[in-house]
Amino acid sequence: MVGNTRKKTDLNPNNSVDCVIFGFDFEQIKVLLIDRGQNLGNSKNLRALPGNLIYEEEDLDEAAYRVLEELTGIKDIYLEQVGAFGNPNRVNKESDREWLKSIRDEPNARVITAAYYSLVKIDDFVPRAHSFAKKAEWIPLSEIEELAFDHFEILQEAKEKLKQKIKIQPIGFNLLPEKFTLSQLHKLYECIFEKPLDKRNFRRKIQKLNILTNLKEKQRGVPHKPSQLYKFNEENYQLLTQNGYDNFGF
Amino acid sequence: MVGNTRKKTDLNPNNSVDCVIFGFDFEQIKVLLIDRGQNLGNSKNLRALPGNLIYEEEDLDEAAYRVLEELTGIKDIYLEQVGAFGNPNRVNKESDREWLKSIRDEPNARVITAAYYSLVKIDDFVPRAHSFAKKAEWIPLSEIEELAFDHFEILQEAKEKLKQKIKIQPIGFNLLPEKFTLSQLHKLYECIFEKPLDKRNFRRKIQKLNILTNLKEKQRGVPHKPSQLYKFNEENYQLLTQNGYDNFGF
DNA sequence: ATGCCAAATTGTCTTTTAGACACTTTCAAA
DNA sequence: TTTGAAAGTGTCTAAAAGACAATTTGGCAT
Repeated sequence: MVGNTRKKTDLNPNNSVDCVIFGFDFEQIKVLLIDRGQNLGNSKNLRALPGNLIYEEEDLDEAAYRVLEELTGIKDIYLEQVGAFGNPNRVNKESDREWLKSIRDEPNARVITAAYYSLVKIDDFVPRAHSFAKKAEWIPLSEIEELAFDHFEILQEAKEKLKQKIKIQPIGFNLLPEKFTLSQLHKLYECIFEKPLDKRNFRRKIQKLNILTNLKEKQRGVPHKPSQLYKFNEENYQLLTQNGYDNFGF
Repeated sequence: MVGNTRKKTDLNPNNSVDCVIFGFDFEQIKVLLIDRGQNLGNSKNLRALPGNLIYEEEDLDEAAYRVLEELTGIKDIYLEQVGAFGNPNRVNKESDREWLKSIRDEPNARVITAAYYSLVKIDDFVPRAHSFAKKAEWIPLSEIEELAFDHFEILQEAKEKLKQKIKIQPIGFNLLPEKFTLSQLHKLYECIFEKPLDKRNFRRKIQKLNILTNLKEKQRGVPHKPSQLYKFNEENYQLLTQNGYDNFGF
């Protein structure tokens, strides 16, 4: 089924997907959030996770990929399910009810959502001429204190799942550009684990895994000793995991 | 809301919960499955995970606890979400369609299910006078090759989640009786990880965690050297996890 | 009573990994 | 040429993982 043959009436009014989109700007982890642009006198203008109802004939993963592509224009994105969230009271804020009235045919339907998180290279995101995307913004994880619906709870779960997952698979590379430095990788792990990691010990361990290829190329234009550039070595990673290796933790 | 005030029309026809109920008989891991008792000429009588539609006003976890209690009579069961499963083609077997026709008001509705796994002490399960429970059976994990709907896929995911979880939390105790031996615990870990673990190394590591209390009591009536009995020490476990300990893996 | 079987219990040595820790190098910009 | 800023690098110690085998203790059969 192709997107543009679908009608709004093919939407399943009771089930949605919501996506926590993580990005990394070499300083901190950020999340792509939707500014609903509400101007309600009494309540805050809370941001929301991008998400949407799913189509009747659509698989959950498919729906998540669709939402992500509609928003970011990126295909082949790293995606992982967080879980199902279906508290009947997940819509309990006035601003959420208002928002649903403006976008949904059945704003009062109980919605159960399948939450996903995805990892994107922050530079790949170019806002598209899509009604949502224009209002999408990267917000530092550390600054997010409240979100629409139960999205804050979903975000917490997504963070936890990411932490766990990166201990058994080096998925962090999805957050970095093709070429990156060890310091950038180091900083990324510190951000994900939310704790400092010893520089030398980190480098020793990550190098030992043999999943990095030194590109014999240096960073340029930095006002200090330039760093070596590396890329992720997919083949060695496959070899490593075939033997059931599962300790990428730090 | 109390169960018996609910009407069948309060059910959400599009969303269900399904539960992978794990048990351990000191020999192997078993799963509690429903025998749908179908007598179809051409297709196999596939077993299914216990599950049901959820009520409109019911939280997902609540629904899972309800299904578990209806089936096993056990409250306070260990429960963990596996995820949402919603492939539109998850009902693609003739036997599944027949079964739905016999139990559902809207047998053709697309259903998205929230899957859970739970860990129970196998002796706590006493089949109840419930339409489902009479046909519930413990089936060894190793013998399960095919299930109704997408339940086999759910089972695989549940196994994986269990393996991961037990590496960071000693949830295995939920599968053992109050009093157990180190050999039983050892066997349990071997069954979950599906690989042999060195006896001496296992005992050394688990003892070092300090979450076992030696009951100074011996196994009786066994035709060999009787084993010491232990119980899980909840307080020490709390102390341990407060410091962010997360390596119960083997 | 004796011997046998079956599983429980126990310790050491080696290798690997984790963790702590500080100085030198290299480039750009002033 | 000096300075600032981050890159890069090695060793020692402690802890954990992994391999490995003999002894103990009860029930049961003879």
